[in-house]
Amino acid sequence: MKQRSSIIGSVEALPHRVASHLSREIEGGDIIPGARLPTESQLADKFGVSRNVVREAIAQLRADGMIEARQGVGAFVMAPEQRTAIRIDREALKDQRNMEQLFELRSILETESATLAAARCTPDDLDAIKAALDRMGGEERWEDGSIEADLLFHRAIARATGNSYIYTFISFVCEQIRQSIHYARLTNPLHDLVEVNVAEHVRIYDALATHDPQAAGEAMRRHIDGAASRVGVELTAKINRGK
Amino acid sequence: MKQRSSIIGSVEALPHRVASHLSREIEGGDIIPGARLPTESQLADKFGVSRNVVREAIAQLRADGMIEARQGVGAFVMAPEQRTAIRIDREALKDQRNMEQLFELRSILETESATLAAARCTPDDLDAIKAALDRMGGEERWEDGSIEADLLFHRAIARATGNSYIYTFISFVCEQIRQSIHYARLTNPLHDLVEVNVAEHVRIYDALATHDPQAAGEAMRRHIDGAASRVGVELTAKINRGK
DNA sequence: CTTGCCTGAGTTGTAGGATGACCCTATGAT
DNA sequence: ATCATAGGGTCATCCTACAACTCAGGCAAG
Repeated sequence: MKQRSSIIGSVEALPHRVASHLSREIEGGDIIPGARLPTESQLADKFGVSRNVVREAIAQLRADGMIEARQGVGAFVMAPEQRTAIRIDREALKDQRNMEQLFELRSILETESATLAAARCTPDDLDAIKAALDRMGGEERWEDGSIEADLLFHRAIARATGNSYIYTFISFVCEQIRQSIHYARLTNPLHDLVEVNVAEHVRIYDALATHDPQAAGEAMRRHIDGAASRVGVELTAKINRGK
Repeated sequence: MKQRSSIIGSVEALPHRVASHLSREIEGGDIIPGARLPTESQLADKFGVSRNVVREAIAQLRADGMIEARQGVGAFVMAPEQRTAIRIDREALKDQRNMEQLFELRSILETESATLAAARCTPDDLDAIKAALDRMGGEERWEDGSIEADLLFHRAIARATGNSYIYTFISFVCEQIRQSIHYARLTNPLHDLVEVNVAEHVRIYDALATHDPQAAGEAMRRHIDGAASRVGVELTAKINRGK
């Protein structure tokens, strides 16, 4: 293949690199919302790639709602508030401050999730939650599998709310946190003492089983806050809690 | 252009249609996680489009983390829980049940948002919130602009929490609801009585200005519940509220 | 038999060019 | 002044060709 000179980094596939580059330009404010992007041909020249690659990059950005393309006119960048998708940048999660914020959001969602689940969960839901709990306390203890079981536990509760959006959002947030921790462990092997506190989970389960919304919410809140501090995140300024 | 026979619907652009079709097949369980997709050529034949279109479709799905492609091997579908993005299908929001769930999620997020904002907001934050409030009560009343001002109001509060994820999630949820209402109004012109209740907003603002977290949270909760019922959504089973 | 290399088929990644569909504007006729 | 039309610019789609990569199977040396 003809060797082309590229102005961007390495490793990742070309469309992804172009998309990231454009994304950064937009996030950084180099291109203001409403403005038109250069034409596909111009971008292809600029990045030293084929127009096909540019189109795939734009396809990704468009899927995020970051860009809207109008045939015969051009591609325009959208205001960040009207994105049709939520994506969390993996890089951003390496920042401890972002982890704090993510845990705070998780605390909010999960607390209410437990509260709703306590009021609405069916016997089947309880079975699923119990199953995850058993996996956690079983032989998979301290293993990687226990983290999976932990995720399963929280997802099962979210499912029991009967609200698919709550389930989606919680799954998403938890997964981001999990991957972030996983990454941190790779770079710093000492980190694998993120033990799962089984007792806390049992307390949550008991509250759910007895259909006690308030107790479930409070147990969950304590659990999330504890989990946060266990990975080095302190949820500060917890007003309005324990009201 | 050569006329090709397509097995899929109409209107939207080809790559988006292909992506939606594949997405539905994956969500529906026709293709289990871990399995390999047909080759790009096969998909191109199947859908009656060029391989290029298939590639753009896959680029979208890959951006969502729904699919992972490995050069020389194939494309594989990922487990739904480890998506790197959240997207809400516009079609799904036409279902009233989904709107209920979305409003329930919004109620949770916004209530806590107001609570946190009351404790953390700076004078600058209050100014921004006040500005949105003024726009609402001003001449833009009953107009489309008042809805924009309403969004501005809620986003300003979310920003005052100092938590960028809370801001992102609330912006996202609000925008989904706004667009859904906008769409409903197009199909049913009688719907434009979604008046903005200024008094409720003032009450929220006052609570924020006096840094009263509990009052802010409660005012916001009432406001969201009221807004929900105004567009025909009843938030049922509101346990754990007013505790 | 085992090991290692090599080759070839299959698949995704990229390039580049051609054409259709669409939007906007300027030009010119009415 | 108004409207129809032509032209150029842009995205949408298609096509073909080739590069890069993976994997499995053949094959020869040990």
